[in-house]
Amino acid sequence: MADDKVPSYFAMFNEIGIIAQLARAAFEARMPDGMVLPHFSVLNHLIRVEDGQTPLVLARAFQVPKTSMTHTLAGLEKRGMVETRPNPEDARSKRVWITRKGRAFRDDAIKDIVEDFAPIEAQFSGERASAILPELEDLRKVLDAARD
Amino acid sequence: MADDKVPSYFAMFNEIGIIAQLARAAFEARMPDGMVLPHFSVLNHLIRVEDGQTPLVLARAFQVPKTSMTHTLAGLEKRGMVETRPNPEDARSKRVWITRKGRAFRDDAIKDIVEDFAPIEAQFSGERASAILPELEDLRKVLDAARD
DNA sequence: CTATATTTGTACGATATCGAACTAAAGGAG
DNA sequence: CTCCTTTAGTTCGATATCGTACAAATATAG
Repeated sequence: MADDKVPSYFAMFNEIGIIAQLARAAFEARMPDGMVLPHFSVLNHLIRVEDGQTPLVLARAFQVPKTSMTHTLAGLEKRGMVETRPNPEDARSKRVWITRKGRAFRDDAIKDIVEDFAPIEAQFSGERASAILPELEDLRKVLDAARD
Repeated sequence: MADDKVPSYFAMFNEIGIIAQLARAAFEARMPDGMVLPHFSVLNHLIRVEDGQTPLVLARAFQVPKTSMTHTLAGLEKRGMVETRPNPEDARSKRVWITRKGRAFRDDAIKDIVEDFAPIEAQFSGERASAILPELEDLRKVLDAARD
C-alpha cells in the first residue's frame, strides 16, 4: 500500500477511537451505581433482538470474549436486571432473560439519552449522523470479516 | 428532540463503538509483550507533536484522567520506552521524553500497521476514509466541547 | 510574609477486560 | 457403548481504567 494512504486510515481510526471514548464516558457519567456501557448494551440487545439467548450468542453479538460476557452478565444478575435459567436443550448452557427491573432501567436510560442528545443535535444534526452511518456500517463489516 | 432522530445517533455511536473495539483488538493482537494501544498512542504523540511534555498535558491531549496517564507512563517507563526528568520550571511536575528504544518500537509498529492495512484497503478505500474524516472530526469536536 | 486555595502527580481500591486453563456436557468415530 | 474432540461456561491471574484521597509545590489573597 502506498504510504500516503496510511494517514487517512490512521486519522480515521484515531477519531473513531476518541469519539467512542468520549461518548462512552458521557453515557456512563449518567448511569447510576456501577452500571457501565456493556450492561446497558446487553439489556438493550435483549429487548431489541430477543430474550432467552445464551451467553455465548451474546458474546458473539458484541464481539467480546465469552469470559467478558460472563462478567457482564454476572453484574446484571447481581443487580437483578437479568435472570438465567438452564437451557433444556443443552445442559452445558444457560439462557438469559431480562427482568422487569432491567427493562425499566433500560427504558429510563433511553429517555435520559434522548434528552442529552439535544445539545448535540444543534451542532451535529441527525441527518449528518444518518449520512455517515452506511459508511460506518460498511467499515464495521469489513473489519469484522478481517478478523482471524 | 423528536424521538425518530434518536435511532440514527444510537446506531452511529454503536457502529463507532464496535469499530473502535475491533480496530483496537486487531492492533493490540500485533503488539508484543503487554503493550497496549495507549502505550503506542503516547509514543506516537511524543514524536508527532512534541517531546518533554508533562503527564497532565498528555492526559488532556488524550482525554483521559491523569491517573490513567500515570499508569500508562509507568508501563512505558518500565519497558524503557520513555524516561522522565524533573521539570525545572515546576517542581511538582515531570517531563516525559521518548527513548531510542521507544522511537524504534513506534517506527516498527507503524511499518507493521501499514502492511496490515492492505487487506482492508481492498474493501474500504483510503478515499472513503478521507471522505468521512471531516465529519468524524466535527463530531469529535462537538462531543469534546459538550463535556462538562 | 502568612494563610488559604489551586495544581501536579501518586497511592489505593473497585471494577473491567481478557487470555489460559479448567469442568461438564455434547457430538462423532469406531 | 467407549474414546476422542468439540463446545459452553467459569475460574483465575494479569493488567487497564478511573474515582477518591492524599502530599508536595505553587499561586493568590490579605
